[in-house]
Amino acid sequence: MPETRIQSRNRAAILDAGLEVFSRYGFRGATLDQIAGEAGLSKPNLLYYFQSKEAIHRALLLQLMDAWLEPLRDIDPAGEPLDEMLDYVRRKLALSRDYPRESRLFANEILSGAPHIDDTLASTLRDLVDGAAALIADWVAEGRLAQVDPHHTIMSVWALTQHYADFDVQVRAVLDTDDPLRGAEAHLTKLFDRLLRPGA
Amino acid sequence: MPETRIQSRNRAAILDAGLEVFSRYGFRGATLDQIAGEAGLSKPNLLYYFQSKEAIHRALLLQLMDAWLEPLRDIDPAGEPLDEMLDYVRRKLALSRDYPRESRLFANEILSGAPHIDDTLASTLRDLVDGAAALIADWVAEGRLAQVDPHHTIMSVWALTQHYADFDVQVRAVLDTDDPLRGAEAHLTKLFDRLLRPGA
DNA sequence: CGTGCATTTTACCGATTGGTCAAATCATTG
DNA sequence: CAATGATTTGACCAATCGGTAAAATGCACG
Repeated sequence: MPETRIQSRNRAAILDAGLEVFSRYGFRGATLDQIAGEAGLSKPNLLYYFQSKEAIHRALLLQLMDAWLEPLRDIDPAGEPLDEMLDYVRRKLALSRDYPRESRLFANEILSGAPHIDDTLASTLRDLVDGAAALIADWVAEGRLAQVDPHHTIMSVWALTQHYADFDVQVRAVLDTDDPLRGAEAHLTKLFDRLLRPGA
Repeated sequence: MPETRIQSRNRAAILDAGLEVFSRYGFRGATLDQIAGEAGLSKPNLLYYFQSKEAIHRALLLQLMDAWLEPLRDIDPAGEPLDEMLDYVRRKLALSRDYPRESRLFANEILSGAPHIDDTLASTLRDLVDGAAALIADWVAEGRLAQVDPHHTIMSVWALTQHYADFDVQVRAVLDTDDPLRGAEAHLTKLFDRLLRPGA
């Protein structure tokens, strides 16, 4: 039995509402009533589509992790190292701009100790990062990137790009512009260019 | 009436327990029972020392903001620009190392939209940042620092240093070392040196 | 139109939430 | 030791939590 139009519409509404609420208050701080209200459904109706509060949260985390790691996968080993790295930074920043709620959802999960994605974190993510780190290490060894610690460099990209989504309130309070992400791209490009550009 | 020994001991225990719980689950996700249990007190006894859940949270945020902005205040306008900036980075990183719970508490507050510190964020913090940014702008104009956006540079320091505290779980999952902060200091020093060191 | 299934609602459950109150206990000082 | 104020406890409250059951409603299709 395929999914009916009404099913897919309501499921989507619930996931969107869940994303809104979970990303602001974390798993424990979010309530089903809040999510139901946001989705325009009654609470029992929510639970007709998802078995539990955790099921909604799990579905959100699952669809998140994939999209979140994609920019890392898209680094081309055959490309020009510096360009590849700067493109990676820009792709990651674009994610923060276009999916700030997903970014906050992830941040909340990590802040609370990542109780729902421990295994994924230790396996999938770890493998992907190690792969990218090895690639960077090669580029460094070949003198096509400046000397850096690959793992810390990758984490710097995450930290800097996610910051603009997760700390949006603070960023706006400090920056006094309605589009903080514009200046961010120029700044981060410059930062990573100077960090990674191989010496003459 | 001065504070008795038993009062200061219990208040301290409550604040410590509150810090532990609030920093993990945010304001809404934390419960008084959890905090009471962590503090080794009964819930009514908690409320004998603090009027409400919010009062505990407010006390924590208050004592946090001051310590948190101190490194920024300690930048010496008369010092050598690059050294001052790198020292600032190291001081901020030290805060993340020594007070990870405070860092997470702050992160949780910002993630949920900073409902409890909006005014402070818009005034105190803003003024301090603007002051430091002006100083950096001067140094850049004098050619004693490389060309950077001062505001974004300050936020980069925050993003990178806080990341090691707030995303500790992820950092450890990716790095596979029991002391991630050691490598972090070397990496961040290098990163900001290359970003800020004035060209020849 | 009516039958059968998908959907939604109403009413409710026990557990937990933040918080109160009065009684009991403790500690200090005269 | 007595007494007085500081501290702690147990019993309790209304509201809200995640979740359930069953009845009511909507909808598609013969």
